[in-house]
Amino acid sequence: MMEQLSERQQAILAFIETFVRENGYPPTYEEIRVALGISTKSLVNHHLEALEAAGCLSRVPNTPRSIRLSRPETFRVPRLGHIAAGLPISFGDSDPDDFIELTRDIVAEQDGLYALQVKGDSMIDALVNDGDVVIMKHQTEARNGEMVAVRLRDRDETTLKRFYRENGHVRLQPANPTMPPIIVPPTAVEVQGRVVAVIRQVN
Amino acid sequence: MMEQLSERQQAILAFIETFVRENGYPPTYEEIRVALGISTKSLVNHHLEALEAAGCLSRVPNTPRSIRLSRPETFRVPRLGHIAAGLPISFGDSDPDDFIELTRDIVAEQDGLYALQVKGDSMIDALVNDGDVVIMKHQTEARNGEMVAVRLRDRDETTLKRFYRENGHVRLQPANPTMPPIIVPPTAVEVQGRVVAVIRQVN
DNA sequence: ATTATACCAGAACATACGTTCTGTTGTCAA
DNA sequence: TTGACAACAGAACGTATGTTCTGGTATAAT
Repeated sequence: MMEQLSERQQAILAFIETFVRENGYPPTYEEIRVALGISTKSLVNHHLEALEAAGCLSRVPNTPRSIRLSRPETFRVPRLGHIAAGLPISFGDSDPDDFIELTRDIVAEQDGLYALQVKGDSMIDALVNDGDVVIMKHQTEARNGEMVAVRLRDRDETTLKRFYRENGHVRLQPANPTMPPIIVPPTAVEVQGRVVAVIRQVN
Repeated sequence: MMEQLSERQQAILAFIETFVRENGYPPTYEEIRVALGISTKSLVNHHLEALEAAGCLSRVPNTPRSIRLSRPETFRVPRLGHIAAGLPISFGDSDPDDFIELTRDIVAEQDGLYALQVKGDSMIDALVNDGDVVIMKHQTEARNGEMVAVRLRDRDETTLKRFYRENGHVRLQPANPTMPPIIVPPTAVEVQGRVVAVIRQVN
């Protein structure tokens, strides 16, 4: 079932990927055959069976050009709300139909992601400005060095910082290397999620 | 030729768009027919003809599922080099096969774009950090308020700033509102391109 | 009334394309 | 050798699907 892909099969996979990108629709078996110099369609079908069994693609029986790559070129993450200074992350005003479409060139993983709109200038020390979109992955724990959204309990304030747990306290390091870190006890911080990417549309 | 689209035709266009996104391949005429409650395929063909004439999509004759929307979901911009402090933009080390794939959710326009990798911390006042990717549009003139890459001739240095031409001089305003502007004579600056978006991949 | 145009309906046709069947070749292990 | 197995070759088949043809209906302009 989960066998290694042969060279031919990887070549087929690569061809399908570029074909879809260039044409907007998947190739036929014949087109795959010609492109790879395979002698006959039945052999193409044979390889596609293997690729389908390996979970690399899916097909619809008796349906022309129905090859679908399992790893899609783009995916959508929901805009769940906004993040601003002095406030916890707000999920209230989220429109369930409001998505932002991304490619793997922007973020590698694609599960458990959501987007937040930044309001105000309060994230300047994270090099994040008013209007920027932050792509987040939900998690409540942070590993050292991760860029996370943390809530500081005593100030009731949410910020984006790099997280370091070191001998008894937590150091929150601004992304801007010219700014000093914040040192707090572990009980004072609450991790809300990890920052995966920041997108700024100018003008 | 360039007529207004009827409601039916807009609905067909919208259906094709979501169908492609959900299935990875375009619909057949029959699938369009069923989805929109149209009585017959020939009518679908009729509408597709109109949409094709209007430039909204293209088809390949006698080819199943070959509808292609003219406005693609994703497009690629070349990585042309990098940008660093104290240096003009370097295009030298560009690999012609190195692209970054974007969606319209990231940048609206898609012509004349290129991407630059930022090296070093010198763009901090533009809220741009080491490793960030800047999406640029090539232009040598700037309108007021635009975020541009400018070369300061006397310092032989390239930076990202908002551009304002005001009574005899040029004001270059950092994106970071806590930083002061630079005031220089118009002859001292050379516009290299406009910043369209900034993308930061964290970790 | 006539013409034009957009939209609708149904059916027949030609073919692009996935599927399946039979057989060949090469390699590697027992 | 034998057997198993993966990759290859060619052809025939069924059908999904784009195409085309003939005709009908509504509205608006002439």
